[in-house]
Amino acid sequence: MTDNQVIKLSELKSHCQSCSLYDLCLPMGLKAGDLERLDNVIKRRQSINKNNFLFRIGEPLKSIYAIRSGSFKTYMTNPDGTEQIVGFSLPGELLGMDAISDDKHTCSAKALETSNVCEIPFDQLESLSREIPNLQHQLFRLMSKEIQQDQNLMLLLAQMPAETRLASFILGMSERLNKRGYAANEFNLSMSRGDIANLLGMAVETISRLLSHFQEDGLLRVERKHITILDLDSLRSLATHCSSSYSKSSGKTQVR
Amino acid sequence: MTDNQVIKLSELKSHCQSCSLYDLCLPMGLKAGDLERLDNVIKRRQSINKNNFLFRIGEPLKSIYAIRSGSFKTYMTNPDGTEQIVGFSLPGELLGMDAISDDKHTCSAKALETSNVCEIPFDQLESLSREIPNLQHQLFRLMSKEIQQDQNLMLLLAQMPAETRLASFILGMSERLNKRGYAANEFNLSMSRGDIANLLGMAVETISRLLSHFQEDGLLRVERKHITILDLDSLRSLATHCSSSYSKSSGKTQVR
DNA sequence: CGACATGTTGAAGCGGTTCAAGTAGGGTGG
DNA sequence: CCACCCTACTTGAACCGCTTCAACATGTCG
Repeated sequence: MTDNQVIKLSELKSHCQSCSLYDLCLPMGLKAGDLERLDNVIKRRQSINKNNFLFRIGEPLKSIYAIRSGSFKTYMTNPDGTEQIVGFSLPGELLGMDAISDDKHTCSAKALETSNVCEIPFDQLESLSREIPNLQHQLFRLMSKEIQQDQNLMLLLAQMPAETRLASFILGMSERLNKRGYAANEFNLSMSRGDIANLLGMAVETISRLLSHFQEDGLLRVERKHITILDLDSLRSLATHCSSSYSKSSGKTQVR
Repeated sequence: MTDNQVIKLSELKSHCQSCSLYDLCLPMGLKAGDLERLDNVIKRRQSINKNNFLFRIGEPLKSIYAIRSGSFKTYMTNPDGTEQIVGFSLPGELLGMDAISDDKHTCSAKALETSNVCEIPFDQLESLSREIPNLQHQLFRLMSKEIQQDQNLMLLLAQMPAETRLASFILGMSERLNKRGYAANEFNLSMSRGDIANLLGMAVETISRLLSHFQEDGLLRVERKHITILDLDSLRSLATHCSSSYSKSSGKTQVR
């Protein structure tokens, strides 16, 4: 190891070896030597400003991106120009894996806030992962995880009522943020109501109304983008939606 | 090559080297030698009867399965016991990749008809794909393809009206079956109306009604599970749904 | 041939959208 | 630093696409 070497903090922080996302991201489970090899392949750490693109739909696959900080939305565009968000991405997650199949991106990735990413040229990642079994396995795992996430969203979209979708979304964000060192019961959403609505297949108005209801019923405190979870259990039973008979008569959200 | 060798047809057919799905499935792009190595890893060719499981949700990941013939539905089960189908799988497609992330299956795979699969132990596939670059790449591609498919379905579920979903589903099946050597304009659906409805997030009744409408309007001929596409262009414009103003006043499906 | 699953068709009800109007932030330029 | 504007968000009311419920038809399989 090169512990005795003098390096600047900023530089230190930009290496996998010292990245706080180590156990969420691609390097998980790699030995020191392998970690360094991966680190050497990472082309550059770039900063992306809000509303700028990491990649656009149709562009050729060049690199896979690991998010260091910030967040992104990925969305497809359908023929009439409207967008469909297929996911929000947080630090430690990989972006661009949709493009491997056809060698070009099938969705666009836009920064929701100023963000930092690690760019990993895909061909180098591929050949390196042939030499490092754990890296290959981790890559498979992360792709598999994305399939799982997408399928969970499909379940929500196909058969859950609006409340369940939103409750589930909030819980999901809470858990993901918590894994990244944030408080589980209090956090900021980086995406707009419109983006949430789009992801969940609902109208913005419905999101707005439901957040108000959740607040009236003491499940959440909502201050613009800042969410505080007040009643985790009730939120969970809403998200589960075990065909619970559920009363809305009073205009209030009540779980039996 | 071993052309002059005498082998039984049944045996011949059960090897990758002579499989008609060669260019859809995992072996795509492999050289003869590598193909044989892959073939040697494939544990056994098993037959699965209708309604039997290839794997169940929660089971540990043992193998990935390549479909040789027949078809499957994969579905998740949510807390209240109802199922959510996340996809139908056809010959040449891989099943079980959802399980890599957590080492256990997150959905179940049930045969829609008597089917044959090739079982590939995942650990062997992983180590082999480290030695054969093209195999590794193909595996990445197939996983990426699944992500794409899931995201396309998410788009349908999140913002498309019922007609568009069904039209899109039928066109999708047509294309996929066509790639596998069937006629594009005439085919059998192996899944029930209920399964289609479940996948597309609709009620069975809606599927039934729409198929009737499509038939009345001369887009399709529908005889139980047998579908004949009569007006491909109209079906496509329904599937595209470019926010077309679309008249339903007469109870008939008409595209302007 | 009978029984049960699967599919079809009609009519009523509702969840969520759409339309409309108004409020509140947040950034910009004077 | 405040006035302004524009976008994001909220709230209300009418409407509608799809679901639900119900009844019936058709296949299929023991």
